[in-house]
Amino acid sequence: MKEILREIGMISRALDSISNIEFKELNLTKGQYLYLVRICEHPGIIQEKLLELIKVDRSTAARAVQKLEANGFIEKREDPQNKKTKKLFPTEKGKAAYPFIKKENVHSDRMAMDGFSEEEKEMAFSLLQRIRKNVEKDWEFVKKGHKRIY
Amino acid sequence: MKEILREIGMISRALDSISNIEFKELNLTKGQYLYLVRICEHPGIIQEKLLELIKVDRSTAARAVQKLEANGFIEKREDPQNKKTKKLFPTEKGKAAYPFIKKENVHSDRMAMDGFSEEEKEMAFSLLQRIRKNVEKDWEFVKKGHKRIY
DNA sequence: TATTTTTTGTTGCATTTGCAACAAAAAGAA
DNA sequence: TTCTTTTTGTTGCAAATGCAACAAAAAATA
Repeated sequence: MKEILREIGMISRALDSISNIEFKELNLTKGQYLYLVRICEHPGIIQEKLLELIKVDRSTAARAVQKLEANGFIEKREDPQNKKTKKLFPTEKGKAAYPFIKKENVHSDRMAMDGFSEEEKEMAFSLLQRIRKNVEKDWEFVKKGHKRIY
Repeated sequence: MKEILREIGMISRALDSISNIEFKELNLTKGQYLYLVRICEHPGIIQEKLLELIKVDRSTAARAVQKLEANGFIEKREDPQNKKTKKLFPTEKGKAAYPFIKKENVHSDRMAMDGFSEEEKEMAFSLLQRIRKNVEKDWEFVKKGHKRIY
């Protein structure tokens, strides 16, 4: 069995570590860039959907969003249709941070696939997307308190 | 540009979250399984090499190893050749935990690549290995305090 | 040899993380 | 409608995480 998990874990921790160092320049603390980009790309998204995009605990997302709001990167807007949820939008400050984050991410993607042909890049993306879809099923299952059998 | 980073981040967080929940059964707290498997597979490894395998901060590794030792999963042995480093070995308890961790990891690898042909599995592994090698260069560069240009 | 640099490891501090337990609104069922 | 379940969000812990600053041994250089 090919141990792809380990490779993925290593890549993810390394990349995340790099990003966190680089985004200190924007006064974004650990992990916050993850939330901010998604809110910029999905203006009006609610917290629950956001956490599903990122794959993080509900409480973690709640606090990351709180902090992003406190620091003026995003704002929560009431939904007249729904008293429970709040829609999340980037502020001007948040929007201003977006291009830098995006540029960094694009650079990292390029660097990560350095030496890849176009076909290999396509292949990598498509395989990873399939892996992600497989994994998110189990994630939701386990997060809901169910037990995997193996 | 294909956004493989995001896919990798999602997969990694989801999988890590699943593992942390499942390994509570072994009395392993968050992240500890990462260290324990590597020590089992590389008996005598020193902390610095361990952290490079995992891609985690030096201080994080120090404390994870301390805790693993305190809980009796591993032991540190002096190296007569070297007064600075200590070699890490699994205890009987650590060795006993290994098969369960391994089994869980194999299951997750299988699940992640569900629907993949043998060729696709090989391809995924090989592409990920190449990505990991690319990424670890930048990680070491940035961790040493250098600045990436983009 | 002596001196400088690199490697390896530790701790203080501030922060993030996530499980649990809870609350309240929304959605679904009776 | 009323009752039940699901969805969404929050907070109190306890723990992990990582940067910074430090220390000491080892390795490299003069």
